[in-house]
Amino acid sequence: MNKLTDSQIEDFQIQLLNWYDINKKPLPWRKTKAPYQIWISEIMAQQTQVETVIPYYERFMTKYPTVESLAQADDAELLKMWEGLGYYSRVRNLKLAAQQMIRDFDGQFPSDLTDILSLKGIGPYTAAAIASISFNLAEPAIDGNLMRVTSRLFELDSDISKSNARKSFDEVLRPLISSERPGDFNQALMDIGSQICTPKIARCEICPLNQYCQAYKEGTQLNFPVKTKKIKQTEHFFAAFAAQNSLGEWYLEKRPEQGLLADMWLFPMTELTKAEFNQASTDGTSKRPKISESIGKINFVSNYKHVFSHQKWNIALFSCQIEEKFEVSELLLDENKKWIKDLSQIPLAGPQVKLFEILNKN
DNA sequence: AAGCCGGGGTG
DNA sequence: CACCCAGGCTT
Repeated sequence: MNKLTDSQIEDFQIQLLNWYDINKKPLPWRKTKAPYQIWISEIMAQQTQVETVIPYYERFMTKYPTVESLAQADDAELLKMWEGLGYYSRVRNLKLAAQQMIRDFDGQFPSDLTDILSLKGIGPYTAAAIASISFNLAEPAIDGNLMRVTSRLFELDSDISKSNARKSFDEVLRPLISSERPGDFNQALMDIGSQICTPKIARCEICPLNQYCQAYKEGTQLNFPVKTKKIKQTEHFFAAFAAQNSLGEWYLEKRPEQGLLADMWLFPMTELTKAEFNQASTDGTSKRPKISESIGKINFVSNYKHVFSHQKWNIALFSCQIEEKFEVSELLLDENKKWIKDLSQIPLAGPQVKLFEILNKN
């Protein structure tokens, strides 16, 4: 938490703003405080790299220099101006907000925070950014950059993937923000976040705030910000082959000694493409594990989906009752491939337990 | 609270 | 390739 004294807060602001005055990025929208310009730049910069934004901003300002011109813009021309920027609802909302200003605010950009927030496409971050830069309101503009920097400064462990995290960051930043230069304060922290305090590297030696940084002191920079939101899973497709011989033994393979489910046992599986998997689960004509090729008729049983923290396995399960005429010795056997009867003695991979349950039900 | 929306940069 | 974004709207 922020336990800085008043004089420390004052010095914090001085260090930060002095650094900004020397090192700030020379961006076209930093030559003005006009709310219309700041607004357009902030909307463009949402989820978009600044370098990408610059040429779009210049062209947009030439074509739509005022609220009126934007409010009357041709939809197709407007969308064309946004082409390649992504998140195209942003530009639709720009026009709607401009029309709101014509209708509700006498064609002017509103200066009250609540009014700014009422505009289409403007949420808490953008409202605070415009309010602080254009109207000198001491509102912390809390975006991903500020959350990263602030979480490291104070080892603030609020989970930024939760929507209520904003509140705890606001509580820390509000007493800290410069009331004289709130816009520069916000932009300075953003620049530090993009140039110094980046997601995977913290260049603390050159950071003007390092004397105030708790994570720097503790060496925990990369533990912050805390984000629990699940990483997107990668999806995999397999054909699994369940073979049981006349002795009631199952044919299992041991996984590699490193990685996922290391050293655990599983039916032989081959990885399929999504298309092959879909084929397998409709008519059973799948690529199958090598072992299955020479031992007779096999049957498609069912599909099973297993979810790991970061992988999703789609398994098409096939079964085969080994005929007695096939000698066990014909199968490829070694330390990692065995016929096994006593399943209680070997570690079974998680998906394997489920596959046995499926077989028992059928 | 979670899903959705685009594209580019980075390690 | 996986992750990271100068977020906000919809459901």
